[in-house]
Amino acid sequence: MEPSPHFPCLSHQIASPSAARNCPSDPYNPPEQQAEHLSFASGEPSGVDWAPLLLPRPTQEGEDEAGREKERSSRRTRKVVSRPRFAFRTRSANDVLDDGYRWRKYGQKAVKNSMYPRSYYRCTHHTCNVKKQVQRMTEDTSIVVTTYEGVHNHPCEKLMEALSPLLKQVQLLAPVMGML
DNA sequence: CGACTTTGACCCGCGC
DNA sequence: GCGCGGGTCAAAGTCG
Repeated sequence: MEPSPHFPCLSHQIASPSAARNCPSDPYNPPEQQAEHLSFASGEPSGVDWAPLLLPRPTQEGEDEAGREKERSSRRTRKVVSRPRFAFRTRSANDVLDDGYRWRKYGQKAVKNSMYPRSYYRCTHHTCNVKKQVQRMTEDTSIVVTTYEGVHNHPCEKLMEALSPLLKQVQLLAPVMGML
């Protein structure tokens, strides 16, 4: 099945109605608003510990600092900055859903009370430090929980890739349209 | 050879 | 203070 680069939720069966509202790539539902719809996570027997996933947590600044020792000291004095976080569930055989962005995996941890590990990904765009966590639910192994942290400050690469031929055509047609 | 994944070690916050 | 759990780092390995 060819995943849709624009609407990643369409390439996966949405596991819960609220999950659709929380799709971060849905252009009609910006993340700022989606963050208000996190209540779907609470009170459900999911096998996933939602609280740490959804609650805002301190985020370090100055991640481009060179040197591990410098990094350690910066972590000790990290500022408390709350970033938008939003989670949604998809029913998919793949752990990582294709949301159109490129991600680099930087860690994986076994999670308590869960037989599946949690994976940590970072957006590969150099100016974008959006992160996401991916974890498969214990009670329903066909459901994958994806938690995004932050908002992309660059266009979706796959979307731009798909649109570029179209944009070229528009540019070619622009002078013609001006004549009409 | 660059981009990416794997994985053990490390760090930090929090509860006891 | 100590141990635990979660998050991140970074070296080594893999892949195209």
